[in-house]
Order: sequence, then structure tokens, then C-alpha cells
Amino acid sequence: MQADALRGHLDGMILAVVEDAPLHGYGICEVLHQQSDGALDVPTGTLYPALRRLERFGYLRSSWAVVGGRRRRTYELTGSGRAELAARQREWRELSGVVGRILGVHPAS
Amino acid sequence: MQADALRGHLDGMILAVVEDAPLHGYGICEVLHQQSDGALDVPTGTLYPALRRLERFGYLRSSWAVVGGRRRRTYELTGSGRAELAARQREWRELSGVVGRILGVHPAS
DNA sequence: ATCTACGTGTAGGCAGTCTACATATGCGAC
DNA sequence: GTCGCATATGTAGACTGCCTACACGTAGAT
Repeated sequence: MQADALRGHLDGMILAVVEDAPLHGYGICEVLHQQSDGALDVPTGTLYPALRRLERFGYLRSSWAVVGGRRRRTYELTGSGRAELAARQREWRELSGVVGRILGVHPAS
Repeated sequence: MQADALRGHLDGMILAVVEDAPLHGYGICEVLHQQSDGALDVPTGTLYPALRRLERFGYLRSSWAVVGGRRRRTYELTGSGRAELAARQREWRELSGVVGRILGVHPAS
């Protein structure tokens, strides 16, 4: 998969991952990898700029911590981030319906 | 909708539209608009470069015609275009499953 | 005459993804 | 003891595809 297929959907997925519990960048990568059964392998050069972008927009809030001698920047969802996530979910529902219909592909999951 | 949400999926949808019958650019716009219940409104500055790109890749073949005094460039799917469409459909099935699962959104249609 | 629908196309900008690189710690294997 | 791997964060520069805005032209209705 990959390429640019995720273009525009990565932000929403990041917000979804940190919705339940705050998490750091590397951990977000792992969750995405696992929850997609290995299909998603977001490179750090994509993830970290995305996280900073989301924080700049006010959707995420970050804080530093040291765990096991390693610096960690943990991100958590803000109020407007929660609203943004809901908007992304609505948008995805509409988009996936439209694209699937035109492509003639009925949803897999 | 819109924005960049279609990023990467427009090509596949174009191929899908001309799968059954050859069509010209403007007509493709209309079909996309109708089949999406008005959700899709692909601007010409997006569509025409996409068509040329797809032709350059060998997925489409075009021919000029004059209908009602107006020049028309009609596009039809090639063999490799058909294969590409099938690949895009597979990819979409996988992608939509993954994104939907992570986003926590079950398909609408 | 003017407006709208039809029809094709280019130029320039913007944004998000990619590859590749840079830096640093902890831990197990050799 | 050092080598490689997993952990962890980050930047630089290129690429690509979508967007807005513009340009050109015909047909038909008001």
C-alpha cells in the first residue's frame, strides 16, 4: 500500500490513535502498524511533521518525559482536536461511500 | 467535501468511469458529479492534467471528434488501464478497510 | 448583445508525503 | 568492547498532485 494513498487521512488516524490514551510519536507508529496488520508503515519523516502540524493547529498538546533513559514527547488530544476527529470521521464516511460507489468496490471490513 | 480528500483516488475513479464506455473530459466531470450525488465537483484544472497523466502512463487512449460543432477529446481504457483499474480497486478495498478500522468508522454505503 | 452551458487547456502556488540523513540511549550477542 | 538492533526524535530537499485563476472557443436561449 502506502505511496500517497493515505494523503489527507493520516492526520485523522493520528487523532484517532491518541483519542483514548496519550501517546508518543514512535508509539503512534507502532499502533498504526499493528492495527493495520502491518499494512501501514509511516516513516518518521512523515509522522513528526504531521504531529507538529496538528499541534500547531491546536488539535494536540505535547509534553516531554523521560522513560527508560530516553526522551519522549507525549501527545494528547485537545478539545478542538476531539471536534476535528469527529469531523474527519464524518468526512471519511462520506468520502469512502462516494469513492467506493464510483470505483464499484463494496467495503471490505 | 473536496479539498485534497481525493488525493490519489481521482485517477482510479476516472478509470472506473471510462471503463464501460469511452467518454470525454467534460462528460467525466458530469458523471462524477452525478454518481456522487453532487459531492464531487472536479475542477478542470484538476481533471485535464489527470487525463494527460493517465494517457502518458498508457492507461488511457484519446481521440478527437467534433460533436455539435464542438471539439471533443474522447478517452478510452487500454489493456494496461484495465489492469491498473483492477489494482486501484484492490488497493482501495484494503485502504478503506484499514482507515475505517483505525478511524473507528464503519462504512456508510 | 449577453448569458449560460458546453468543451479543452495552461500557469503558478501550495501542502503533504517521500527518501535520506543526523543524533542519541539501552540492551543483547559475539 | 563493539556491533547491531530496537527505541526515540527530528530536519532537509525533492516530488507530485490538487487547487485557483486564467485563457480560448462554440452553441443556443433570452
